[in-house]
Amino acid sequence: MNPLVSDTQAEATIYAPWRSLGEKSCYSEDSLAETLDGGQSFRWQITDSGFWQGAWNSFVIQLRLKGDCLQWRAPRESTVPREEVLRYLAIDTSYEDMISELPWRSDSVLEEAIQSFHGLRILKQPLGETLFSFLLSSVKSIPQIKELCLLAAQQYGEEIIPGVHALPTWARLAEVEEVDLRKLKFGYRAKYVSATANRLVNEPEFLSIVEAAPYEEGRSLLMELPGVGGKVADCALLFGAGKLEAFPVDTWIAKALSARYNLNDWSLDQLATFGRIHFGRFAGLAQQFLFSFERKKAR
DNA sequence: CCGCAGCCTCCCCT
DNA sequence: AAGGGGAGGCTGC
Repeated sequence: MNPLVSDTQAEATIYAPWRSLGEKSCYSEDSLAETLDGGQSFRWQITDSGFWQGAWNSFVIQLRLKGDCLQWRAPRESTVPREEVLRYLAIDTSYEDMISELPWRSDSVLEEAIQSFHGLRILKQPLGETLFSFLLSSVKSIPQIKELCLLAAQQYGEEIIPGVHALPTWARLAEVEEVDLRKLKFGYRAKYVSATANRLVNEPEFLSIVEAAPYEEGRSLLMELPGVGGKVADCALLFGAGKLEAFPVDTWIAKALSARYNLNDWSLDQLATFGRIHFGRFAGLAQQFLFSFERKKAR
């Protein structure tokens, strides 16, 4: 039924044995789920056997939590370097040091959010893929964005292993007519994707320039792209370029800041600036805690 | 500089 | 049962 999910028997033969990614991942089932499937990435889901399965670039892996130990495995036929996995999951960075630098000691709202999602991390996804998925995100819920990504992958993405497709490259997307993207339920976002694809193909260095640039400069560059405003740019920079100071302000964060920090009638831009100043160098991580916490309370 | 409707489509609500 | 309102925004007026 679901193309990303294989049955239990097939899994055993297709996949290499489980390997550890480290005893001290700090993850709980909750914070792992929130990291993989809480709005940073739209490419993870639970298999029949209860593992997480996800894909980026041409990599497919599965993850599971065995006690405190995060484990991973990849299809036998594919080559997935361990370093790639560590980098994507941001396990190589000093997590506790970042937490320590957040102002939770003087901010009880943040403190409570961190406690309830300890282990939550910011992923380091490929920038191009991150930009693509957030171009589709406007006025869409997470399940809807996941479906759009899946449709695009199945239609225009390379098949990595049987049944699992990579997201389409920007080069491929540039070849696709806007009307065909609309057929994939993209709606008015089809125009953004087509126009952005054309620009990126004409300027092949664009995304690597963005990634190498300081935060503010990268943000301005991304916002030159059609369909990319402040929020989408910040999401791409935070989840796809390792710019941890980016502070995306969506409706959830706006609601949280307004209610909990008493910032009524502030514009989205003002809230983003407040977030970067108040939460500091790792504002984006604080944002993710607040975002997850706010959504949890709504459930 | 600010505020606002319109944009595709799906889903939930009455 | 048909129709309105809103959903992790951006653009142009």
